[in-house]
Amino acid sequence: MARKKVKLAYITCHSKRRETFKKRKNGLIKKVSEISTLCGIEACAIIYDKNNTQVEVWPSESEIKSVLSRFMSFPEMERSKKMLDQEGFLRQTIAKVYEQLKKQIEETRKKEMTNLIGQYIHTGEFNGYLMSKNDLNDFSSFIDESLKTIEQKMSQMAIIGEEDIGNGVQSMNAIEGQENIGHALLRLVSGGEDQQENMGHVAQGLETNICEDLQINYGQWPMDFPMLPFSYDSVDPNGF
Amino acid sequence: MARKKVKLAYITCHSKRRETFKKRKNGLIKKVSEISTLCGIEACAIIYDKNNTQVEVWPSESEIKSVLSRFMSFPEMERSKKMLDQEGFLRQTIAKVYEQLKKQIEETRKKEMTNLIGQYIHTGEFNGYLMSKNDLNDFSSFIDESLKTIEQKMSQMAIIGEEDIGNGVQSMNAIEGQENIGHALLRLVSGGEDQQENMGHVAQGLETNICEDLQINYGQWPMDFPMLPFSYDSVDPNGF
DNA sequence: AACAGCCATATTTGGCTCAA
DNA sequence: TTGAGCCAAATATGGCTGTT
Repeated sequence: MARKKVKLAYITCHSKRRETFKKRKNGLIKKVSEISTLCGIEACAIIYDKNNTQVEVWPSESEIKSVLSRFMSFPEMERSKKMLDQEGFLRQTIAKVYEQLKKQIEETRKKEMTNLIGQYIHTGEFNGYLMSKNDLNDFSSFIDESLKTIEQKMSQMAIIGEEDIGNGVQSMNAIEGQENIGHALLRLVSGGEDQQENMGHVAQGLETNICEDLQINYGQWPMDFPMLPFSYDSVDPNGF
Repeated sequence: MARKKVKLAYITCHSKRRETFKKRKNGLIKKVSEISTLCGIEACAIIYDKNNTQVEVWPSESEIKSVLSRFMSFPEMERSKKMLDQEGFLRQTIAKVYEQLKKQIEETRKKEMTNLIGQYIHTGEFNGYLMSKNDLNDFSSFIDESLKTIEQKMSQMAIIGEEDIGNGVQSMNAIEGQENIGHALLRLVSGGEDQQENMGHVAQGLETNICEDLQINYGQWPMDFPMLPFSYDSVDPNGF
């Protein structure tokens, strides 16, 4: 994996496949020996070459046999319970991608909101009528967070003091502008204690268009893909 | 392996060992699945946890069994011939390190020779009396090579022509200086056809001090460590 | 403790070149 | 064609932090 990002698919070109195989095989064996040493565990690797005429193993054959016999002697149930089989692996992958998707959507959402603020600054128009109840709700939270950040920055600047007023004033202006807008919108959108309730009535008149792009599948798991059917001890984000 | 370079040894701290184990286990499984996909081969991984109560495998148990049975069905001889066992692994490592050592020594040697030339330029003294027959022999080859380089550069410069005589002359001087010295030494050291023979008599009077630092083990393989006892198809430098 | 995530650094490894 | 070796991009993963 260098120069070009590798596509996880069968390498068609014979020579490249060969090359990759050799490099990765060695890397793999190294990794196996490392985890074995570092963690004081038994492990083995068995790798066939393309023609299935050779097989490479690590560490020694006798070691392998020992590892294997232990594995085979596990009660069937025990084994399958702890096993990370291909199906589980696939599910993990799906879950992973789904998580990324969610994150991406969230990201898009934030950018969208920033745009809204920018538009407001420029045109004085608040396009809230494009948003649903939930959108407005999230927007409110977003602004709350922005406000916190702004306040932090302001107090920092206050600490810095009067010395570099030149620069200070300039940035302060920009930030104050945002702050004012933030407050204005905040007042428009939220303002009570019970957010759910509050949102309900504040957004009432505005809720017409639902921002479909941002709603598709957001927060939903496809029902025909049950999430992580087994209870793995070691499912983790690195798991590809 | 990040922040700190990892020492390839059993991790004492329980929690860290655990952490490392999990991360690496996942990385390992990912690698196995990748090589399997990319190269269209069968491979499996079997990893025990520290307590040896669990075992994690990839891909599925049935796949593993298939891979294993194939492995076990190989004739014993075939297997061991193709196997990269722990001992072979170790030997590889040793051979590798030894190669590096040799290279390093060669490097030192060249630097030393360059120094000799530099000394001659400054003091007019040739410290050849510090060198053994072999040293002088190598020195001769070194100078031959240097001469070739110099001649190349000179003809290049000749091609470049009269335009930038300023720079040309400057570098030419330096190089010509070296060349002259090179020739002088060359005449001193070599000069006939049969190098071995020739070396013998030319160095005769000078051979007093053997440059031990540069001779230790140079070009010798420790006899109690037979080199690569098996004929592997895939021994390669990445092999850890 | 176990675990998710981040981040900076350590390692791995495609792609290329030179040499055998 | 194979193999060694270099190099920079792609990954892997210690060590930390925050959460549950």
